[in-house]
Amino acid sequence: MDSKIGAEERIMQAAIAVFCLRGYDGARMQEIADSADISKASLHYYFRSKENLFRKTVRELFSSIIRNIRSRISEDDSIEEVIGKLVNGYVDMFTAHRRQAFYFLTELMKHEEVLSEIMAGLDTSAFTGGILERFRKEREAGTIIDIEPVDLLINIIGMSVFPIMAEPMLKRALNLSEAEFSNLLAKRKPIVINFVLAAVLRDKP
Amino acid sequence: MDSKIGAEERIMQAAIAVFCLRGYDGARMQEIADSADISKASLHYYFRSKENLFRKTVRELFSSIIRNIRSRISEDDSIEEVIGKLVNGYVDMFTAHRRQAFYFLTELMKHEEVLSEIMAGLDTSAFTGGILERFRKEREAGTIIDIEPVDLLINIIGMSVFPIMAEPMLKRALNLSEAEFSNLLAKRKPIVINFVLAAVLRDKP
DNA sequence: ACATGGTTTGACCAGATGGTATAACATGTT
DNA sequence: AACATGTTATACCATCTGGTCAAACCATGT
Repeated sequence: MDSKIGAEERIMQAAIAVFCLRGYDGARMQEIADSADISKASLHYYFRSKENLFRKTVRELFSSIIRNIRSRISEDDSIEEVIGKLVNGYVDMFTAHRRQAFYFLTELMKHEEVLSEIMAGLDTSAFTGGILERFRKEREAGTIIDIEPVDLLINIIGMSVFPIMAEPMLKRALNLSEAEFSNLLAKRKPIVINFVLAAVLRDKP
Repeated sequence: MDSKIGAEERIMQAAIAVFCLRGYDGARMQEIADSADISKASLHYYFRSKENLFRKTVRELFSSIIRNIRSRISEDDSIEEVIGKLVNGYVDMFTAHRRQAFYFLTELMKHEEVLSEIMAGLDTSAFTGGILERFRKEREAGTIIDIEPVDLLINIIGMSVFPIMAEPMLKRALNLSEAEFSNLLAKRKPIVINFVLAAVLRDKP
């Protein structure tokens, strides 16, 4: 651990790593302390309890992911570009933060109150609202098929994210080696984009 | 717990429930014992250790899910029917076994050796092989677009399964109530089917 | 009645774990 | 120097938890 940065931040980084790796129950305060090059007592000095540290950790992780997802989609983009950027954004983000994202879906299912608490303090519409609105307009204009915006968004995210999250299962179910599977993932972006476009566009080339 | 059935089976049911609810580390042998109306000592009498019980549990759960997924798709079905049955099958299965399926994706990520061990003793091709082969044929025949069978399968599963698994996150991100969200899920089957058909079919009506 | 073998359990243990008390250490202020 | 304040670490504690043990229980056969 980089001892130049402050202890508090070092602990946060260590805690995120350990929580993501072991889960809440599996995480040991001692391991977090060691990993932050600090004594367990100091750990409790900064963050009173494990639960408190957990909440702070989750909040930090979440907002960093949200910051990341806030897509660079502009009003001027064509619908093809919008869909392309969405797929690229979700795939990149979930690839980069795989363990952390996974951690969310799992640990926060057990501690739903924590999730609620955090989501409550966030402007959720900021990161879906714009896109849903755009889909609604395209649908009204007739450039895309008659599909509920929410369903379209879920389809896109599902196809983008699912294989990344389900990797350990899929790899074995499909009998693919590590290399074969990452090759498969690497090739998927354009495939998903074309799949979506083929499904939703009214006027095909 | 039903005390008519044998202790061993009662324990298995209790263990599955508790493991799914709390995760491996969060699960307490005492809770499993209580939930099976048996003493903790008896629990250890039947299953020597927590780890052993965990492995047996996972194996049982897995094979039951596999049994469920082994689809009723026949050679005679049209490609439309095949896709329809796939979506229906996956959605139904993951809806019914939501917690358990979730448990897999999470807990088995931490204990990959257990997953490997189990998958090794299973004929995985049985539940994907037939479908992949079918997709390959349709692709060659030109009835569907030029897409890798594996990618098509992943797309279908992703769209079907993702919203069910990501419910706690999605519900809040989209600002939907419990009722609104289950309504959304209930309506998705035909939407996904039509989406896939629109994307893959060469000759559209 | 007795023996036998599987089953069940209360009591217990060793180790781990979250958390704390206490004192030492550092740094700056008066 | 003396004091105040913030930080760090050693030693410790109460509790929990997986696991064990010896004794009791129960069914069946002889």
